[in-house]
Amino acid sequence: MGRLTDTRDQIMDKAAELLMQRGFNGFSYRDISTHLGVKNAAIHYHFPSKTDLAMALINEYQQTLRNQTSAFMAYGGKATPQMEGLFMFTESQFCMGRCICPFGALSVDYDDLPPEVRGATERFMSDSVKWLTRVLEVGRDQKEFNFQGNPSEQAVMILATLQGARQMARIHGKETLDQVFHQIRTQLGMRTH
Amino acid sequence: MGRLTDTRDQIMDKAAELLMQRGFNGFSYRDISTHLGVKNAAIHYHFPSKTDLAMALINEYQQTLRNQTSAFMAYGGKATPQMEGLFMFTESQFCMGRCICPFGALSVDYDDLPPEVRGATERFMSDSVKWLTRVLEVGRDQKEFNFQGNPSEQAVMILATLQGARQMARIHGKETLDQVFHQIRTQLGMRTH
DNA sequence: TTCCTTACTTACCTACTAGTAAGTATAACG
DNA sequence: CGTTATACTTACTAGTAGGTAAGTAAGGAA
Repeated sequence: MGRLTDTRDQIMDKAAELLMQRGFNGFSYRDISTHLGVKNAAIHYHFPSKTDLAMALINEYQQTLRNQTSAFMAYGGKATPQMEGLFMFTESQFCMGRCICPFGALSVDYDDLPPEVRGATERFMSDSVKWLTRVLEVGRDQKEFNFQGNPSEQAVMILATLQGARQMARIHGKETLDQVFHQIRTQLGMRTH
Repeated sequence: MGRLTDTRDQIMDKAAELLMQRGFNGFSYRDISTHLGVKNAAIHYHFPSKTDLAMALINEYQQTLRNQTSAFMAYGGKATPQMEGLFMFTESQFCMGRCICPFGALSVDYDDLPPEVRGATERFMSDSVKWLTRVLEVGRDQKEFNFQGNPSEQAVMILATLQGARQMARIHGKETLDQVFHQIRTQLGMRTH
């Protein structure tokens, strides 16, 4: 037998990929089980219901976000690498299987999502907005950015833009993503080299 | 018997609503038929496959877009009402059942959409970008708008932003939408009264 | 009056969905 | 050595998905 969490991790990896590629209603336990070469019930062993799977995925995203941003949130630092990191992350996710934002995918099915999943989604979004707001505030204070309006509104807008852009890029290709990055940089007064 | 297209129209209305509320994989023929009080096969009579239904919906959107924008595209005019019209349309759609952009919904399921539907989606998006690019060009020329960068990149960005914002508004409420409208107006140098 | 078209219904099909109950091989624990 | 927990498999369920074939009631045209 493999280590404690080997299969479980593989399930989550594949589920994350499928969520981003086909949406929450667009994949089934069978898609995962056939890919891993196990039976359907093996998935149910690790994640009794699809809700449990969704919760595990969202919690993992939340953890990743915290790990990636905690240093900046605690001690501050240069804002530009934070922003460029977001662009790079977005781009790499898209290039790896034309993946859209998992929360974009979840928002489509939002109305028939169980309440706990909605709550977790809401919390993730709040954290994202808080982080980006801070990045924008710090960046403006340090003269790295130069934009008009409220940092928190600007943060909401940028996150919405990236979520939409990843979806549009599926239809119109990666250029869409590059155009949007370029335009955000322009609007923030970042060097576009 | 009703008129030629009465049931057909009702099917398309309900399908459009369901597409925007639950995504393309999130509703079934049964959802439509029970709502209309007809049998499942009646839907198949009008739209043999779900692909046919999707095509009909997209073609309808395309037609509506053309009707709404043809005058401006042909003769020009004030850009501000065009922009505000887009905001109002977005808002009214959201308020009517927390509807997200149908093309956002379709983009999630894009990978298992039949080629003809993908083509139609692509064409709709292109038309939207062309229209908004023109609005931005005209608006800048007429000093209604004042923004940096390329009008077509800015158009892509605004459409991506609105698509993302409609989805985020589902999770974080209508304020998200208002914040994004306000921020777009700010960035375009529009009067925010 | 007969025939054809329109707009359905009834009855069915296969495939797939999430989910469950019971059994089994393996490894670790005491 | 026996017990217990882990990590599954086998075999199943009820419900739903999109889709089809055949029948039918009503209206219009010849």
